[in-house]
Amino acid sequence: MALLSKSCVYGIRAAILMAIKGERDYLSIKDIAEELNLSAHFLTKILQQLTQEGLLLSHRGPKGGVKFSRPAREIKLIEIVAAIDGLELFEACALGLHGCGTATPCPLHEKWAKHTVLLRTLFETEDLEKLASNVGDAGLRLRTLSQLDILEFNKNKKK
Amino acid sequence: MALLSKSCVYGIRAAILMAIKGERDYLSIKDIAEELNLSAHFLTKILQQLTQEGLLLSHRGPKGGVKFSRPAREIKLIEIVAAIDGLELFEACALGLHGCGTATPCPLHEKWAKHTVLLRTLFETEDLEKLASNVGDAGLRLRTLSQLDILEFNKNKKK
DNA sequence: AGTATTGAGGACTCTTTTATCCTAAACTAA
DNA sequence: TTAGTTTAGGATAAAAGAGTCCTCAATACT
Ligand code: SF4
Ligand code: SF4
Repeated sequence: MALLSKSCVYGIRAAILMAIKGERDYLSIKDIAEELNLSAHFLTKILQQLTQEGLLLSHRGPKGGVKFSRPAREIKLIEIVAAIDGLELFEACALGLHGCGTATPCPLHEKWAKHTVLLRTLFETEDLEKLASNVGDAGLRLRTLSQLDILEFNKNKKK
Repeated sequence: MALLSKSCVYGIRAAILMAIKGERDYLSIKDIAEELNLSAHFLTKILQQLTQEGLLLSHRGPKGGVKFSRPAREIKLIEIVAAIDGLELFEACALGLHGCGTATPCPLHEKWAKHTVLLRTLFETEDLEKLASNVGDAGLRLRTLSQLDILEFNKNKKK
């Protein structure tokens, strides 16, 4: 199982791209979707959730689009996750039992609890500006590599 | 999103219970399912996967059931996960991109990679015997608490 | 042999996630 | 005002996950 839902991953990718593109103007969702190679309709739905949570401002019509409601530096990764997938990931127990960690913790409890704290800290620490600058620095990518891209990469590797 | 699929969680719970019950005799899946409050049919399917992977031995007919093919001490949690959910969890990247960590790692790569190693180590370290003995020592539970159980617990807590 | 028990495995249903499509509403610009 | 653009949001479809049900094959016991 994936850690994050696809919606959440798409949302994060879009947010990072938005942080790269700059925070001043509204960016059209269609453009973002094209650049990320995603369905524009689907991405619209996802970003709507971020808008409803107050992370984004949206504007209709020409020159419309979405932009951050706060500086990218202040937006932590966990806020995107919380808006789309919720915080379950950081709160739920490994074995899916309820009422946990209170009276009768399960065998894994102690180690698991430490781990979720680490995970949460990771997501609470990373902000969009930092992630965006990493992408810039290292020429990193946000799009899925297509089969062709991978072939291309392997070819270059062999040289 | 949950870390592990429900099938996987059920498989782990069943495995821990089996380790508690003892490794000598075949245990009937129906009994295990009842004790864990799960659908017997569904659990049968799940344990079949463990049998096919060689983790369990199964035996049909009266006195039949399943038992570990090796001592519980030697069976690590990750083997159960690998048999049911696969190792994707420990190998996949946070942003769901393919061909990662090779030429063009994504923004999160470094921190994320460290984290998956930690997670994997946790699952590789814990064996069924240890988990089972933890349960025994502390009177822990493997069943989901029903609403009634939770009410009961809160009542006791108030006293 | 006959019968009851138990896992194997296929068919099917239900739910959630993922994705697509269409229309409405808000907006810009000419 | 009109035409075109862009988000909002509902309806629908496709795919995957979760769960149920039924039949078959293997086994033990009488
Ligand atoms: S006791 Fe801890 S590890 Fe166990 S189910 Fe509860 S929260 Fe999860
Ligand atoms: S570079 Fe690392 S974090 Fe990024 S998608 Fe690949 S494996 Fe995941």
